[in-house]
Amino acid sequence: MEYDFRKIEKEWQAQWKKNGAYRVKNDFSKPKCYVLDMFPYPSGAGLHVGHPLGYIASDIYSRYKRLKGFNVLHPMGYDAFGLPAEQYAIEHGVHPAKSTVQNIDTFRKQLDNIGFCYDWDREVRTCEPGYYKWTQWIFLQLFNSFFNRATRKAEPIAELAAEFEKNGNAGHACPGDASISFTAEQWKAYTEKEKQDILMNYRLAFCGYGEVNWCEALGTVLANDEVVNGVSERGGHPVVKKKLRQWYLRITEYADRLLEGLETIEFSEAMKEMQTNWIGKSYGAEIDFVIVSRESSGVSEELTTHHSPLTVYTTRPDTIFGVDFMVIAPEHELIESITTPVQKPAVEEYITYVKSRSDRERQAEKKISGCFTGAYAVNPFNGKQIPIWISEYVLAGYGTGAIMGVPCGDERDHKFARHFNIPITNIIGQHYNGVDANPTKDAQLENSEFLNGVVMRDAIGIVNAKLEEMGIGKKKVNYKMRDAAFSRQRYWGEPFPIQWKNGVAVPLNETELPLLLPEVDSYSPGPEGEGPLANIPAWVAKELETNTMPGYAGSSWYFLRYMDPHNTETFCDRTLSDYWNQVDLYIGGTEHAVGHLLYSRLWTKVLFDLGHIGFDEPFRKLLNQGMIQGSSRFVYRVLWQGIFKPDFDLSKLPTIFVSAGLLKGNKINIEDVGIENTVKTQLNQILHKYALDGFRNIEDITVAALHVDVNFVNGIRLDINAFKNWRTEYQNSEFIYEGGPVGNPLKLEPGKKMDNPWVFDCGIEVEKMSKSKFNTVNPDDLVEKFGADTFRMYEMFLGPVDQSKPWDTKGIEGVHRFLKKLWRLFFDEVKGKVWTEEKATTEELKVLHRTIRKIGEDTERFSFNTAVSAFMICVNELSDLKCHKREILEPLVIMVTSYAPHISEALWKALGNENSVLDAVFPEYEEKYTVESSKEYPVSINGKVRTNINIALDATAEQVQEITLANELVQKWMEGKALKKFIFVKGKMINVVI
RNA sequence: GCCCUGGUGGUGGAACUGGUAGACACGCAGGACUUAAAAUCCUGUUCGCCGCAACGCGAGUGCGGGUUCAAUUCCCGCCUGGGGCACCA
Repeated sequence: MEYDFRKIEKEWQAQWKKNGAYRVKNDFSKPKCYVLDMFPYPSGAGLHVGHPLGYIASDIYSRYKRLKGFNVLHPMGYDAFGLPAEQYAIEHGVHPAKSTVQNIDTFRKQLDNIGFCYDWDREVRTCEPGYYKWTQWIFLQLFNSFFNRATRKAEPIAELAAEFEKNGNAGHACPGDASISFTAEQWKAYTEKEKQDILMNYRLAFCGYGEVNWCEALGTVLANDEVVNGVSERGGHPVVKKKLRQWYLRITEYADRLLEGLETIEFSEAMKEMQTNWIGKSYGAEIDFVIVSRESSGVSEELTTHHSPLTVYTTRPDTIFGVDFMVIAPEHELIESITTPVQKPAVEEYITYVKSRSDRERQAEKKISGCFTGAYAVNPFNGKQIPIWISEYVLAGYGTGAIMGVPCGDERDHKFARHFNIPITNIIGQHYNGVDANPTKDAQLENSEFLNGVVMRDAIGIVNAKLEEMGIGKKKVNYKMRDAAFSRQRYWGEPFPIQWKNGVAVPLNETELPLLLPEVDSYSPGPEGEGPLANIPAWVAKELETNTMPGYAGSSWYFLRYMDPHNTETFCDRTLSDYWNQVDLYIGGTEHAVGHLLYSRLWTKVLFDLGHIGFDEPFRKLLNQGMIQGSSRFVYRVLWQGIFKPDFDLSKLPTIFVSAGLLKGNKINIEDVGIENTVKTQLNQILHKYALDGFRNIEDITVAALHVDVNFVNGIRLDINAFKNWRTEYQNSEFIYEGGPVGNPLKLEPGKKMDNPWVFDCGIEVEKMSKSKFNTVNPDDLVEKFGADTFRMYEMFLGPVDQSKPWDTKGIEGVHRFLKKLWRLFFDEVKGKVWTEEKATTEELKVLHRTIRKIGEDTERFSFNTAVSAFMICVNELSDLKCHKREILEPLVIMVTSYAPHISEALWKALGNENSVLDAVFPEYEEKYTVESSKEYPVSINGKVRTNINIALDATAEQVQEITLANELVQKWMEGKALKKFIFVKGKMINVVI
C-alpha cells in the first residue's frame, strides 16, 4: 500500500468538514488558547508561498495546543477594505465589493488546499455591513470620549462637558490647543458651536486639518508610495502638499500608556524598541528666544524686536552657549513676519522647493540645503545674536518646528554649519576635534559663562531652573509620535457615522448604524480633493461626512469580533471576551510594527477604559514571521545596437539569449578564452543559419537582463521549450549555451559531469515576491505535486519562522521522502500492514521519548524547523531499528498530527482508532527512558579538541581529572608540560590548559 | 538620513544559557537492486595539506580588532542583504 497523499488529503478534508472538526465551542470549562494570524488583504494576485508561512506556524501551534487539552480559538478573516480594490475599480469599472468577493473566494480555495484548522463559521470580513457597523460604533465611542489626564483613561465627553459647566477647564488642560482656557461662566456663555469646537479639541476621535499629497493632474490625494521623487508614480504628475480637513485619533494622549503596556506583553525586544522609538518620548525644554531684525541705514544698524518669540524645543538645554544658528521648519508660521525684505525672494524660492518634497525625502537628503531668513534670535544669557535659518531637515510636526543648532555637539548641525560657513563655537574643549561633532553629555563645559566647568549632564537642570526663573522656558516632555490620521479621501472604506450641521460634527444615533456605503457611478475623486462620496448628491444633501475610514480601522479590533462574530446586539459579548480574553499567540510580519500593532493596542485600551472589555492589551505574545522573498531568474538578451556595420539590416536578426555563465557584468566574459571561443562558434552558427554577415566584434556585445518566470527554471537551468512557448516573440529565439561535451573549448566547472550536455543557465537575484517580477510561486501547484502535508512541513523546514528568506522549492523532495518513510513504518508496498503489537525495546523507547521531549520543546518555542528535523531523525532511527511497533508508532503519529494532519489521521485510523487524531492526547515525556549513564567527553588541550574520552556521568571532578590526565593522547599533547588549569563542565566538555 | 534586523559548507539551515561548528535536508560523487527506468537502500561530501589510513596537521561562522581556559554566541569599529519611516496592506 503506497502513500497516496492525494486520496488521503481529499478524503480527510471532506470528513473534517462534514463533522465540523474545527468548529470551536465557547466551552468555559476548558482552558482556552487564542491563536491568531494577521488577517490578509485579499489581493487579486491570490496567495503566494509567502503568505502561508505564518499560517502554517499558527496552525501547527493551534493543533498542538488542542492535543494538549486546550480549547483553541483559531479563526481567519479578511481585511477587505483597501486601496488596490478601489484602484482596480477606477481602471476596470468593477465594483470593489465584487472584485473583493472574488479575491476572497480565491484565497479561501487556496487556504483550504493547505488543510488549516480554521473555524470558518467565525470568518469576518471588514467590508461587510454586519462587521463595519461595529467599527462605526467603536468610532462613536472614540468620538464621544476624551482622555482624562488625571485618571489617565478615556472617559465620556459628556462628563467633561458637565465638568466645564462647574469649573471651566481649569482641571483639564486642552490637548488640542494648550492656549484654550475658560471659566465655568465663560463656558456657559459660549454658543453651542463654540462649545462643540472646544470639545473637538478634547475628543479621542477629532476633526482637524492636515497636509496630504495632492496631485492636481489626477485630482486626488496620493499615498506616500504612489509618490516617487515628488511626482505621481502613475503619469509622473507634480505632487504638492495640500491642507485638507481630516479626522484624527488622539493617540498622543495614550503615549505613556502605550509605552508602559509594552512591559506587560511578550513582543520581541526589537519590536518593543521600534514602538518605543516611534512614540519617541523625550525629556527636554522649550525655550523662548527674542527675535530681532537688523536694519541697516547705511551709517548705523538699528534693531527691531519682534513681538513673537522663537520657541525651540531642545533635549540639550546645557548646550545653550554652543548655539550658533537656529533652524526652523519651512512651514513655520513666523517665517512670513521675520523674513527681511532682502532675504524674501530666496526664502520663497526655497519654500517652493520644499513643498515638492516628502517628509521622507527631506530627512533622507544628504545634500544640505537651507536659507537664511535675515532675522536673529537673541541668546537670553549673553545677548549673542544667532542667525535664524530655514531648512528642510526640520519638520514642522515635531516639537515646536524649531531647533537650536549646536554644531560641536550634533552631527547634522555640524554639517549644516560647515556647509554655510557658520562659525562654530566649541563648548566642550578637547572633546570636539574640529572634524566631527561629539554628542557627549559627559564633557565639562567651556565658553559657557556661568556653566563653565560644569559637567553637561548636570548643566541641563541648572539651565532649566534658570530659564523657568526668567520666565522664558520650561521643562517639556515631547513625543515624536503624532496623532493618527484617520480619514481617507477614498470610496472603499467605512463611512463615518457623522453629519455636519452648520459646521458642527454631529454623531449619528447608534440605532442608525450601520451607515451603509452607498453605490457610486464613478470611483474618481470628488471636488477639491474630497472623496468620491462627495459626488453623490443624496449623500451630500444629508450633510454626511464624505471622508471614509482608513484601512487600519477594521483591523484595529477584528480579534474581538472572532469571539462573537454573529452578534447583532453588541460588537462582542462581554462574557465571551472575558473567556477568550487576550490573543495568546499573534503571528504576522514586522512590517506592521508601528502601524496596525500600535493602533489595535490603542483601540483595546480605549475599549477597556470605557468598560467594554476586561483587558487593555490585545496581544499577549507576538511572533514575527519572516518575509519570504522571491528568487528571481533572468535571461540575458543580446543588444545589437552598434555591433554590426552601419548598413546592416537589424530587423533580420533573431532574438538571441546568452547563458548566464558566459557573462561578466552585461558583457561576454572575453577574459576567458574558452568562453570567448564558445560564444564565437555558436554565434557564427546562428548567423550562418540566418545567412547573415557583417558582424564586427564580440567585445561590443552587451546584454539586457529580462525577468523570466521562475516556473520555467529548475535551479538556474532554463527549460528552453517552456520559455519559447511562454511568449510568441520568443518562439524563434536562439540560445548561446554553455557546458558542452568534452573537448569543447569551454572550461568545465567542478562538480559538473564530464559528459556534460550543453546547458542554458539563468541569473539570480533576490527581490520582493511579486507578479510583475515573475518570481511568485503558487502553493496550489506544490500541493498538487507533493501534497499539503509535504508543503506544510517544507515551509517549516525552510528555516526559523521569524527569518526572511528567498523561496526555493528545491529540497521539498526531502520532506516528501520523509513522509513516505514514515508511511513505510506502517505499510509495506507488497506486504501491506507491517505494524505489530510487540513490546518495545529500551532502545526504541529512548528514540520515542527523546522525540517527545524535542517536539514538545521546539513547538512551544516556535522552532518548527528543528522539530521537523527531529521527526526525520526519529523516523530514520526507527527505520534503522526496523521498529514497527504500535507502542512506538501510535504516540509518534499523534505528535506528527499538528505538522502533517492528513497522513496522521489516515495512519491513526489504520491503527484501528475510532475517534479522530485531532482529539488525541499528546504523549507524555518520561525521563527514565532517556537517561544516559556515561558521556563521550570531548577533551581539549588549550582549547583545541584532541580526543574523546568516555566517562561516567556521575564521576566527580577529581575522578575526571585523574582519568583525563592518565589518557595517552592527552599525555602526548601535554608534552610533559605542567598543568596550569583543568576545566570540567559536567555533561559538556573538558579543557586541559598547559 | 533615522530606527529595527540578518550575514555559518555548493544550497536551506543546526549548534536553546560562552563549552565537540556544520545536526537534518537538498545537491553532488560512487555503489546496490533492476533487462532498463522510476522508486528504494548503502557509502562519501567545510576547505587546504600529508597520506595506505587515521578518532593526522592547519584554516574556518561577512571583514578588522578585543575580552576569555574556551567566542557563530559577549564588547568595539567597518562592509553588506532585508523591513519600516506615519495615505500599500
